[in-house]
Amino acid sequence: MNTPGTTPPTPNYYDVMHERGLVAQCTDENIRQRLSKPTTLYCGFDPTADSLHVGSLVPIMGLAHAQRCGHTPLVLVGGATGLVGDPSGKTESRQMLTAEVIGHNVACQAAQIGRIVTIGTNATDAKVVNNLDWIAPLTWIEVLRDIGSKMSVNRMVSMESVKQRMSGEGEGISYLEFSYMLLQAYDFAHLFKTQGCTLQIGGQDQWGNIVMGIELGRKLHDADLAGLTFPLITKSDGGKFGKSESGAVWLDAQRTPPFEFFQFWRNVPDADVGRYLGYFTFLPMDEVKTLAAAQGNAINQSKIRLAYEVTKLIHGEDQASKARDAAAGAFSAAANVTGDAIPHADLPRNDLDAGVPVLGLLVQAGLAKSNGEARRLIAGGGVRLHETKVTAVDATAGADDAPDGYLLLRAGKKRMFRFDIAD
RNA sequence: GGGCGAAUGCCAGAGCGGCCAAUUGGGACGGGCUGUAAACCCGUUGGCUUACGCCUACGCAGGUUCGAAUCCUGCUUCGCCCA
Repeated sequence: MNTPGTTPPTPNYYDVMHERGLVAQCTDENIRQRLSKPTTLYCGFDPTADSLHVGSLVPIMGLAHAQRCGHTPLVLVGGATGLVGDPSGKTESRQMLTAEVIGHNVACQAAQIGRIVTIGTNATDAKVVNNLDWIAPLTWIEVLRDIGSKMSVNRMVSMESVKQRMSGEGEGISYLEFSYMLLQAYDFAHLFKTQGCTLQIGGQDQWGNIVMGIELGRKLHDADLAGLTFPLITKSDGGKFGKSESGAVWLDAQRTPPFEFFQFWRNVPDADVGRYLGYFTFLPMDEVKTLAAAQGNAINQSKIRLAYEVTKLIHGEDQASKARDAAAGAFSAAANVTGDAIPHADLPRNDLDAGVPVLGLLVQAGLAKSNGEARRLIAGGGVRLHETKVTAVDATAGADDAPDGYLLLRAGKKRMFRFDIAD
């Protein structure tokens, strides 16, 4: 409740992040004080694909919260670093991409981030910067003299990400990858000089790189820089966060349709609902706590809320509602699976009248990758036509199976595909 | 530049002339139990085929052999050690 005529005090960015469990580590003990005045901060994104996935949602939320607290976010797309590859936390080097592909990816990612973070020209609007712009023009000599002379190899070699690659029977590390942290450190120093940026946020795996940047900034520009990292997002069952039945969960509707996106969140383990609500939604924390406290069956309502909120954030309210309604219909006793959000395609009536092998339909629907896999699915009792289990591997679907003008094919409990009968 | 070693299915990692589409573990998928959870139990895990079977696969290219993932030669890539 705000008193009329007064603006509510803007919360401290650090408090917001901390409250939501989004802080893993911070380089500055007095971070709250530092954040008491408008600050320019940045976070880097790897342009390795033309879409971000749910894992990138954490840094995006990190920027969004900053913006809401009156700070100015910079979205750094790694046009240059993407050409190199990050050794951090990986046991082998990443595939190198061409400059054209990266340019395309950068544009796509910026658009996705723009849905959550306001990008523009006002004071707290985010700006997109591409490190290719300042790294590409550098000459070899400049790099060695201005940056190389300030970096200690001993220090670099002692970093955990590098140590891993240099010891044992591992993959080894190429000089190219080794140089990655140099480029990244330079980004921070450069953004300080050109944009007055004094804070870098990033995943926990970027801690070392961030610290490097802070040090380089001090040596190069006598800058007082700081870093803040997010925790690694985990799943309570030990699985990898961000995977669904059909692979990575992307923010792009082409790669991961809103319905599937919604289902991903709908299906998180009970134990993770509270954390995820804090991480991935803007719901006030007292509401998050209430939702997270639900016990037993009631927790499902919280999951639906989580799924709805995140889907709304990424795909908009309209899509979120559709996905929610479709899911409710598809999994309730009075099944209603006619919505657009349910994956579907047309099936010619003539084909159906002639009898269509279920095997082929499974493959066509993408529920199985090959006839063999489809066959195994049926043999394992995992396939249903509407609610009827398909028992024979060579079963066919006929007109009788589509009394209401559509054929619903289910694989397992959660995957389904609807064939609309077309004349 | 020299010496040594390694390359196997989604990953890790066995196999070292026929019994290998390839042990095992993880992951993934499916079933059961449930709440569209977790934990647990069970099953499946190269493609085509109703099936006999056929095809493709153990870094790449050749060779030896009745027969090779397994032996030989060259190539490529990577690792370790020495300079």
